[in-house]
Amino acid sequence: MTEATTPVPELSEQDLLALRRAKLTHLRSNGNAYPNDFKRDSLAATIHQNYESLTAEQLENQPITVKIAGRMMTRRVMGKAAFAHLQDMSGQMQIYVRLNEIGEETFEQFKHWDIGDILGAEGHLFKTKTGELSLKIKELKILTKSLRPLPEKFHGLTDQEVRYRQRYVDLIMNKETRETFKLRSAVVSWIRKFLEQRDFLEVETPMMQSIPGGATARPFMTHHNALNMPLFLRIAPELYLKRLVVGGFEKVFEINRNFRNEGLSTRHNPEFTMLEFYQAYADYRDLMDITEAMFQGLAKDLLGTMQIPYQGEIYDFEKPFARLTVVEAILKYNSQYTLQEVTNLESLRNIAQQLHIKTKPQDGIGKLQQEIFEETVESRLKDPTFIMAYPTEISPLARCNDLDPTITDRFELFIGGREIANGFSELNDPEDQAERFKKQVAEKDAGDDEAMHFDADYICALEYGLPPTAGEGIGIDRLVMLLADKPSIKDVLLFPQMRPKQED
RNA sequence: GGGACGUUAGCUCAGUCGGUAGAGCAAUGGACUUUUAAUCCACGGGUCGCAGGUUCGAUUCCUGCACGUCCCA
Repeated sequence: MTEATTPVPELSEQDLLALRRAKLTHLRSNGNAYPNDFKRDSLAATIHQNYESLTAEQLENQPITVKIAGRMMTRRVMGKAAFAHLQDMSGQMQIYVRLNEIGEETFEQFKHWDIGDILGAEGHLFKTKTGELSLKIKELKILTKSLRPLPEKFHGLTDQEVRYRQRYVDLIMNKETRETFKLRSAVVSWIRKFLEQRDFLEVETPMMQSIPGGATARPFMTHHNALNMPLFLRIAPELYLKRLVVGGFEKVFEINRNFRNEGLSTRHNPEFTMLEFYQAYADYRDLMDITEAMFQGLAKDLLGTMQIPYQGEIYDFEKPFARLTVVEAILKYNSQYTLQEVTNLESLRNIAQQLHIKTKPQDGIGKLQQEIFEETVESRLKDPTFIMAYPTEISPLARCNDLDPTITDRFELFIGGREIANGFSELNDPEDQAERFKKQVAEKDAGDDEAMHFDADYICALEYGLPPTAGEGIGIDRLVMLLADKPSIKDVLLFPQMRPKQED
């Protein structure tokens, strides 16, 4: 792009932006306005770590020279000297700029640089009279001109919508946002190590699937041109991961995105990150043990406490996680019901009616228990609690309980009233699985567009033999919400899905 | 999908019982060589979310729409 083709600033940009463009034009006229030849040798946080303890005298007697770079966040000019803070990926460093150190010309330029500009700075460390470790500047240059003004320094950026839509500004302005996403990264990294230490193999399975499976949800549809076929963005990796267990990868996991075509809420984003892991020769009880160890380890190593604060409450990760069946949980939180009442179809229907739960005539005991559980128990499960024994009719991929085929060897983990993990002993009987797929297809034909497809290749894989296996999914976003004490899933997604702003 | 609330300067917010709006910060000019929400002086900046309606006149009242936040399904 040459000067001649550079569009003239529009009238609407006449004030702040235009002024800064003029400054940029001035920089261009003095050489390369976007130099990339400045090499820093230190980060702000490292400098603080290494030299914070030195006294003013020590720093004066044995000068330490460093080169840093970062975005100018504040500036205080006092005639012929100035202080400013530069922010890099590690933190902030105060610089002290004196006219007689850097010369009149550079000092004059510096005064016209803006908050938000990215600077390279070299000098030696000293302590101000208030004791702040700072950098007395010998060399100072602008590396990148910022054309847009940053939000105000004191209140920062608080508008939630702008924080989500322009996450880069949020990240510049809000340390808490940076900390949240560093924590998210640490959580994923920690889980990866946790599983690798237990001999799990990380794999990547298709995000684009011709038959979306592994969950009951509406998929996104797309189209492959060369193959001229429809493809679905995956709603879960489950069926592919179990194919890998058939193939002999007996412990596998995947941390990746799932896509579900549903509404947005504080707990739902159309794409979200899921951990799924599968272990052969294990059952759902083994998974609960692993899950408990994982969550306790995360709390201890990343937060340094087993008492997890969340939105004003405290959840206790220290004591062994409670384990209750759906029926036990209903009875525990509803002392007015008896075991007979919650295991009898007629009385379950009455209870559901009292609770104003919408039921269908074909709903069985398990389904009704599930509804009553969700209505009366779920939101009250604050400390980590495993709920076991889910009805077979809502668990089409889980293994039936040996003693009671109406329930499955499945659990969900609830923390703070929310489901955060779901695991079960896998159904590895290909004939049973084929029957359950058929039931799902019938429900799909009856109008349930979340019901599953019949996946013939998956049945074929099971026919080769899936060893007895247990598998689990953990929603990473919801886990990070919990650990980072964030009320909305948007707070833990760098770029949450937003409705486009109307163009007029 | 339903309800409540919000949308005013680049940012954070006041305000107008209907007469086209203010502050702080940021910016601009000046003073100031250890400040840190620096201080002091001067000064510019707005289709008050969008579109209709009522009115002599709407940023304000009414209706619809858009986007967002929260709650409910």
